[in-house]
Amino acid sequence: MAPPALECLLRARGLRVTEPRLAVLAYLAGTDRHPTAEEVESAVNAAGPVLSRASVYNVLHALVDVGLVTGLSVKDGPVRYDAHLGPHHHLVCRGCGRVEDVEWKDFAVAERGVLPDGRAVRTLFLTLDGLCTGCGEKEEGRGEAASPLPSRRPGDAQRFSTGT
Amino acid sequence: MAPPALECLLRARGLRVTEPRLAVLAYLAGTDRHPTAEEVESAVNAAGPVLSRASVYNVLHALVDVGLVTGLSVKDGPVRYDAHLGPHHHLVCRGCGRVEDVEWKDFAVAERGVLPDGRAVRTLFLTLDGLCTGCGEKEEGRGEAASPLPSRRPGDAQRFSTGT
DNA sequence: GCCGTCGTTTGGATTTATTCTAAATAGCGT
DNA sequence: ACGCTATTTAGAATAAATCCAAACGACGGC
Repeated sequence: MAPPALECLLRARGLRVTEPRLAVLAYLAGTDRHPTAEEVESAVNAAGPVLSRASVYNVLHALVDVGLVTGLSVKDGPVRYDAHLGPHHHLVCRGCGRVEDVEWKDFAVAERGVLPDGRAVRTLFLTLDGLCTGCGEKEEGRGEAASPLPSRRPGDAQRFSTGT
Repeated sequence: MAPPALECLLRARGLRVTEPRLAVLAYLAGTDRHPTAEEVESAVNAAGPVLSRASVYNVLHALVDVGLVTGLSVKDGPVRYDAHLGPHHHLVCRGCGRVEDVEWKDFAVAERGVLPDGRAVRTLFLTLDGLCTGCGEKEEGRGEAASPLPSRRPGDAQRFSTGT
């Protein structure tokens, strides 16, 4: 009975392994739909242990805190969650609102406004997670600086990606 | 009595000129603080005609619809508004939550993770506003396609920038 | 300059998303 | 197995934004 990979993931991040966490993580890992908290709740409850709403949020926050999941706030709707690891970005459909993953390399779209497959991009939004001029000075000279791009570390206070 | 520029802006976009709109637009144009709807409300009401909450939202929505203002949903907080025209992006301070404008050219940060002034960027989020694979097919061949980058046209349903 | 139309504003109630709280429960190291 | 502590739970509470129907006011026409 090999310990399912998800258990290891949780343990490796210092989280206790619990039913709710496994259920939520399994659901998120198995979809590319960028579900909202509500969708996570009903999906998980439909085929499982029945979690309270608060638990869904607790679990999602915990997972985001340790970097197993990212939260993205899209348009005017509720926050959506994404268990995809690795660098990628998002295309929000102007038509149906669906969120599509965009591979990192497609970043070059910035200079052209057209996706590799020819689809047009009307606008793009870039948001950086860093320190503003004021706060930057305070932290000056610490070991923290200049870690490269997409990564997240346990203990970060920031739970959600920032949006444009 | 030259008609203040803001009036013209509104008229040019097909909006009636009203007190509330002038007040909100004036406030937004005069700050780089990316205020929330609530901040707009109190700021405008402090020195002016006293708008109802609903009006603040109405006005903000109207302005966003015609492209005079953009809304950005940041982290887990409420939506913030920005009357800056022209292409730029945002840096959300991990320390104080302040939102700083980042010039378009600094986009090159993507490849390096460091701002021109040396500050590190921990993570960056890119969100595209376009059509997903499904919806893209439906609109195939229309005149709509491939308009270049940052622009917004009246009548767009999308009011808010999308967030990562 | 006055009028009518239709877009806009208003206050208050309402919905939606998320957080809080305190008590019950369950991991997991020993 | 035991105990310490993290986690879950239900429901109430808060925050943000929207909805509604009535009153108002901008502005084009006369």
